[in-house]
Amino acid sequence: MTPDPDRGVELLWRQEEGREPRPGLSVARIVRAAIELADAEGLEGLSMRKVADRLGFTTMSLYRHVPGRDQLVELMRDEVMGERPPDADRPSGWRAGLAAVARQALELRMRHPWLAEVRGTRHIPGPNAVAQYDRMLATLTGTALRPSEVIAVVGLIGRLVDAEALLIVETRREEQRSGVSEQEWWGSRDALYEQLNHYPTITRLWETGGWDHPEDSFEFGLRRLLDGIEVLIRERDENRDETCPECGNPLDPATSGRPRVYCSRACQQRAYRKRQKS
Amino acid sequence: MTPDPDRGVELLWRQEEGREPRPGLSVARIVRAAIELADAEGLEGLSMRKVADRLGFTTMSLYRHVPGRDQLVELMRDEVMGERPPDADRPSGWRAGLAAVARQALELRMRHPWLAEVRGTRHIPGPNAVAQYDRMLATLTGTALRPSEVIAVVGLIGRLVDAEALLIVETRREEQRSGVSEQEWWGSRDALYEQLNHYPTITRLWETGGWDHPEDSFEFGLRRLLDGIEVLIRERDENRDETCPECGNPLDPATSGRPRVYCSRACQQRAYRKRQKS
DNA sequence: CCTTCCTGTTTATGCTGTACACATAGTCGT
DNA sequence: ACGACTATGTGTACAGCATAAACAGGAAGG
Repeated sequence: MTPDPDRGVELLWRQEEGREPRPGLSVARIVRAAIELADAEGLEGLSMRKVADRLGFTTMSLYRHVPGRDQLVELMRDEVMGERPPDADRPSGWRAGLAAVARQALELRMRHPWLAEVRGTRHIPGPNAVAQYDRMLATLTGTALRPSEVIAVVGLIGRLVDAEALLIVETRREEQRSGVSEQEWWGSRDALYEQLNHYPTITRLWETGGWDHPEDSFEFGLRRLLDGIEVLIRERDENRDETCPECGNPLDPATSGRPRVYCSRACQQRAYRKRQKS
Repeated sequence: MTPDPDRGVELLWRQEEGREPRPGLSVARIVRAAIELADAEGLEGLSMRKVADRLGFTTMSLYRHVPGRDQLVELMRDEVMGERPPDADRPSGWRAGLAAVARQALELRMRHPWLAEVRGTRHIPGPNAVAQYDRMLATLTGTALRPSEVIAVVGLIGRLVDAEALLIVETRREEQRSGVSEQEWWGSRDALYEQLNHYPTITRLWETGGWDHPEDSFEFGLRRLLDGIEVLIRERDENRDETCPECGNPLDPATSGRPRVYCSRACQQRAYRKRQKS
């Protein structure tokens, strides 16, 4: 029933070992075909049957290489995360850096719309996902944020990107599926607008043109979020002295008055060992 | 193929007309049974068969009252949005107000986990959804935000709530489905951690205890977002004079120097009419 | 009384993921 | 060289899903 997670780790972190590709099926070939299919038809349109057909094999043959559909999606996920951007532009400063990785992540989801649709918890990260995660976390080193806050910020940005990407992707697909633009569609809902008239705030915002030139949802959200993060970073910067210089955790205020330098004996020892080395 | 949207409007905004409930099926009964089912088994576990079984009718009987599964979900959505909180606590100030509605929305998604899982675009809002939306928008009246910004902020908060709720809900369900807690599960991924050692930032954050006491994801995100919104509101407050007093849109800077009061003739007339009335 | 509509049923179609038994070919140990 | 074992692909089968289409009975209205 529940698939073996360790099998997942094995598959995701498998070494290709550069052996010449043998004929027949292989994990890599299956994943590639599945990505093509999902790019074209969305995650919902991805079925084991269609993948197999595309490769010229029977459905069940796939199960010799991949445990099941869910695991296949995990493999696809990590595969596309390996598509690196030119990498030339590594902006300096946490804010520019974070904004850059967020925009890159959004672009990736525009190239592979199904990526935003993947759901579920306990995703085992593959090498490419981890590298990406490490890069995101690295944008915040040098700030006075505590470790747990760095992690929370990166998670938050990730969730924003996913939410906005999903919005865009679903709208886009629905538009091309039905042939009706979003504007046209909502514009035809006369029966609905008749009801909306009775709601004061909506009516006022409507009359003052709030829906005439909407904000760019992603850029607006990103800016607000970065502003909010900046507030926290500034706050931490001001009391930088009150955090442990080794690990960034806050110092216990109970020790104030005494010469307090590190948050714990472990950190003190770590710092001592570092000093020894250099 | 594409369901008629106007039929959706009709269903969502139907008047019950207080007639005594006749025996047999009805939209309300179907929706109630479906909500119970989805509360217990999640959105994926919601099927027309199971709903019909629960009511003691055949599967196809449902289609006499509800166009299809998707529309049923829309009806369920609006139904639960009508569950109003005690309503006693209407905090003053945009920040407390926005935080309150965000937390209420999260709580609703804790009561009805499937609500966070609903996907898709072009959701026709029913009366309860619209009332909720109007309430959210209203928390920001009085600020100097432009109309389009008010809408963007409310959308952003909504997306944050959905993302965080989905995170919680999926984790919770997976934990009770598998009987393994999140901590236990990740703790057993030794094969994975061996790989993670090679990534510098992850390793450093790990060693400094970043994952030992994680932040509360929702509260952390909400605070950052509200801080970011506050930055924008302050900015708009400072140049309040440069926006149209009637609709809040920015004034055309080309008209500066001349006596510029409103952004357009329409707004000027609107304000004039208002002065006449009072 | 006959017709028409409303409501629920029956039957059937075409998808989906995947469990299981089988076939064939290649490899390894003796 | 030969039997056993393993890797790989196939065929069949099942349970579940949404829903289309034809049909049946009863209630209501002309």
